[in-house]
Amino acid sequence: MGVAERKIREKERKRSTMLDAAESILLEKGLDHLSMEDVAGKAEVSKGSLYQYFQNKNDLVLGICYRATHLLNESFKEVLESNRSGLMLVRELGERYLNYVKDHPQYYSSMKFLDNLHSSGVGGESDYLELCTQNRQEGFRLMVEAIQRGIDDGSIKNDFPAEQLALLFWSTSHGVVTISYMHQNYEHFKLLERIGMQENELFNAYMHILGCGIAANT
Amino acid sequence: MGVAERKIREKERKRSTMLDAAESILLEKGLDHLSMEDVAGKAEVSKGSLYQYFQNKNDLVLGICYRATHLLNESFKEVLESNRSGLMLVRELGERYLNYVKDHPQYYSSMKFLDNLHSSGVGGESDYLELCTQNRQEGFRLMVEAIQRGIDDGSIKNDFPAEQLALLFWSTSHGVVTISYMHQNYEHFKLLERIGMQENELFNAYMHILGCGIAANT
DNA sequence: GTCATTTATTGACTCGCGTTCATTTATAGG
DNA sequence: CCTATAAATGAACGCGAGTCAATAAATGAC
Repeated sequence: MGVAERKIREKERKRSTMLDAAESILLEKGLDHLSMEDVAGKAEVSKGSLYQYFQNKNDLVLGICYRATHLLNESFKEVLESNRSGLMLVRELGERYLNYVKDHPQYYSSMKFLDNLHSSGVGGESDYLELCTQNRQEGFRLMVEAIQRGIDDGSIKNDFPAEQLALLFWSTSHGVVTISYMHQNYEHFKLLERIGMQENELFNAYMHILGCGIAANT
Repeated sequence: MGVAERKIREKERKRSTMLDAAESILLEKGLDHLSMEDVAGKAEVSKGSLYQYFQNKNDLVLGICYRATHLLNESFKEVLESNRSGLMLVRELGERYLNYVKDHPQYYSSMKFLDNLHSSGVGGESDYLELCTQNRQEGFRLMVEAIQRGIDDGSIKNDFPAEQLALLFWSTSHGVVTISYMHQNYEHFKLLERIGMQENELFNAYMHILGCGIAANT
């Protein structure tokens, strides 16, 4: 009988509705002003119902983060389907990351939330935590793969193992993307304006410098 | 009469005591578990008294952040007193930044707090906000100066204006430092271990790559 | 269709914490 | 001393996360 399965599907659908609501509030109000009551209201359920689908507020936000990391990984996978040089793939990954943050600021802030969680012992019990971490690891693996391909095809020099270069690329692009995010979403952050720099200039300069550092001399 | 001045000194001393208390709690419990009651307790005053010296919790944390940014700037200024090549100064700034985060994680988390504040409209009224922002701008200027010196003395190539390179250096080192911070302070963040990388290796690789990108060809 | 049982939903309640304020206490000047 | 001003206090408030006993809905047996 398909009753049990239908129930599971139904439950998943409701959970998804709640995540949609949470996402839209995250987008318009930001993490600080995301309240469970607002989410319940927007999802047209009671506050108590939320807690049937999510263990707590962290779990809810990590539910969004799960979507976020998954989407980013899908985008990265698309890049790796191309057969361009590894160096070009790396550049494309960076570009995707930047655009991703621009297009989905609510996803980016949920990922920041994940980063901050690892501190306070644990995230106060959330099943999504492990899933998010796995997704992040997969994202990292995709970066490693791009770089490894670059080393193999000779477009990236092999001064460092692929994993180390990937971590470096991860860290630095994280920093650049953060600045870019602040520029776009924080009213009072006008550093780029002050030095008369366009946003894509920042990215291009980053890629230029990085390129000088990792590209094989041809 | 020196009564008025003594009162001002006295007030500043108390404020400082409260900040000390807040700092130590921030260090041992982290931002999430920093409560005004705890701070009041540790500073041996009532909760209400805190609000005579700080406008609200944000203001208190930004008070710490003011110390944090000031200390970092002092460290940077020390570097600039040397007359080594600009490129070496930049490297030294990066190293200082990294060690700073290692030695004063509570300061670093207060700076993260400042970064996150700029979102929610404003930081909910805090006189320290402006001061912190000014300090950050001064820190940036110090980076610009190091790079400009490098361009002038020929150790850094002049593909980009100093401000743009500084922003790039700022962003990327921010990213690297963040990873480093997570590695040290977050129990479950074991990315470095997983790929068998030492922390100083990450920094050295960063500087190597960056060096290739910005050093003048000699 | 009816009923018993399991499952889902609800909103009033608790609780912690940031913030306020009327009251009390300390200090300064005359 | 006495009055006026400033500082300190902790009870009280509001808001939002999380809980739970009561209620409603769905399911399966007959």
